[in-house]
Amino acid sequence: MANWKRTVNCGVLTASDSGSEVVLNGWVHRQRTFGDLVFIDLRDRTGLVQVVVDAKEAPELVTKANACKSEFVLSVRGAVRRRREGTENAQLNTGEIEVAAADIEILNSARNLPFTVSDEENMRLVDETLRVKFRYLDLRRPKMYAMLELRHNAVKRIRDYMSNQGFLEIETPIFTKSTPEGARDYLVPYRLEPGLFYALPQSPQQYKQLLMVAGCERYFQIARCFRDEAQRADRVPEFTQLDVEMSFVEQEDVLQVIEGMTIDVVSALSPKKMPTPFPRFSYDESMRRFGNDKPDIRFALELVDLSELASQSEFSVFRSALDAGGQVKAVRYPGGAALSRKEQDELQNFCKEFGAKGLGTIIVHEPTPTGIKSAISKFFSEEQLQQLLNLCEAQPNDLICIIADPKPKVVANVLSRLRNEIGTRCGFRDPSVLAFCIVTDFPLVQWDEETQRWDAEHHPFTMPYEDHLPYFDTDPSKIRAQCYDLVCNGQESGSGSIRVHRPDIQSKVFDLLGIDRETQQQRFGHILEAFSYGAPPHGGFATGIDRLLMNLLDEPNIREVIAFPKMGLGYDPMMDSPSTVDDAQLKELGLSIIKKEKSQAK
RNA sequence: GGGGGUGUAGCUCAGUGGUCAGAGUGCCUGCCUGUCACGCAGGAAGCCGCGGGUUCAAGUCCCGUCAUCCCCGCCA
Repeated sequence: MANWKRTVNCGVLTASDSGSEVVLNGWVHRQRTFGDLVFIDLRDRTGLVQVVVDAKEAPELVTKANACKSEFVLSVRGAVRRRREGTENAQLNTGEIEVAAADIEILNSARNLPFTVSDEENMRLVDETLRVKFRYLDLRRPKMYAMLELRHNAVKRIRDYMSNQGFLEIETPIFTKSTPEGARDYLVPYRLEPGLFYALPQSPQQYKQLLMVAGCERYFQIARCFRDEAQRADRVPEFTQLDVEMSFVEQEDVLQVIEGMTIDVVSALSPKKMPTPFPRFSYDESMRRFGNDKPDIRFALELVDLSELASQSEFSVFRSALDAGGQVKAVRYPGGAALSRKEQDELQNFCKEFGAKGLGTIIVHEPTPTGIKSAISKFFSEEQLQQLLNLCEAQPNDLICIIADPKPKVVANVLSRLRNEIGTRCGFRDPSVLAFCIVTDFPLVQWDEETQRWDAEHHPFTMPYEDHLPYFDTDPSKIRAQCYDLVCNGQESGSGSIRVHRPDIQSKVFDLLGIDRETQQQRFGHILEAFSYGAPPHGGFATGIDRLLMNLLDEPNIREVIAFPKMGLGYDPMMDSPSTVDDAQLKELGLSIIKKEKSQAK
């Protein structure tokens, strides 16, 4: 074939192309042969088109067409024509037409693949490690092309939006300095001075603040971040975020950018419903109403505080929890009255998994003291029971789930998990809705029981509210920070803060965190010095691109939205990394390997 | 670090301690001119994850181990 280069893509041909001569390049998606009549579904990134070889039209091509097996790479020259009446395929974009081959060149053959790319139903079940090992084949699936395209469009839309808002995209280093706070660092040994290490950035946090000192005023970056922590379905060690920082702004200015960008990108790329403006909750309000700082607000079922009522009851479990400074709170489970004894036990175990000592339940047939069934009702007067049912807004067939614990944190954690579980079971977590909200006013610090010290809730450069400065000396747990999260459907999707730019406040924060002068200099000397040369008031945020894509695609597994993901434990079965290196390389780096005891035993 | 699930043909999965090495699909061969999950016929294909143990007998039961997924912890 003289000229095999494509003139047009497979997936874009329509009836209006009928009569035109085309050259197509692509892969054999499927072949159907009748011996003297061969159909080849030719696939490229844009889609499929049916190629026909008919012995009555092109007898010289029949043998070659029959030899074109799955995933062979072809160039096909031919004429676009309408399909015969009655043979159109409405399920195919190109189903009205076909390409009558005039010439076929097999550009490359292909061995049998480890899985069948063209069988989408089966591909959904194929072992994920195998798919990732052969990711370059997995990515041939139309579903994966669609993911890559959406991801491209999302990132492009973000870049355009940020650029239009006057932000500059600026790259920051991948080799940076280890900071012991936060997640575990990935380390890179420094060849010229054994013992020294770079770290891969957990985020470009310090660089973007330095860019503010530099006067860049509005920075953004589609930034790769690295955290050496255990994986989850929505967490990988290497991920991408939109990183943003702005000067001469207050919290509200940053939130406007977050919300504006999110609305712009999501509404352009997704048909999902997205209530706007995004509701706002303070951290305290979110904890009180939903039990966590990332509420799924697609459904109500808010937590009900029964502490006061419970304090008047005779139930010792409730009383002792309250006497120890705890809480008694409840959540409704619509339809939960129908649960079997076994299912109730399972619900109880669900709660215990998150630290609850037990689960109190009230089966509501009718929301009256006589219309309920519960092991704890005997500890309450009729009046109190009615009051409880009223507080919970109990409906017939509800199961009222009550958690009591000396630690309000446990009550909140268990009930928020339970609330989400109930939302799932009741079908309240509508996948066609993206319910964003913004949570503000986080605590500046949290008491760490293990280390017996105050830990930064966000990071050490987070600006407390100025009128909370007195709490530094009285009750640091009361200090609220100018710190905010973007939440979507019950999942954290981004966070940020206004930063400290005043040395006096920065010192107070460091003192509170127990970071002494020497440590300050050692870890943060460079940024503190920078701040001394005229740092503007500034703040910013970062949002996860991968999680945004998960939400747009209804994909619970983060690896599905990443071209080349790593499996659990950071293993990449495709490249077979991490891997050993030559002794010479180790020697050059001044490293020697201490084998784990496990492998020594072998 | 802890808990749970899974591991049998290339892929997806069945499989009561005893004709048990199975199905669908893919692959190979042959036939087939309007298919599009084409059809029909035939065929090849397995360390039943790995190592121990119990038993007359183990894919099946027990112990260990490895891999993988999900969850708890962890992730400023």
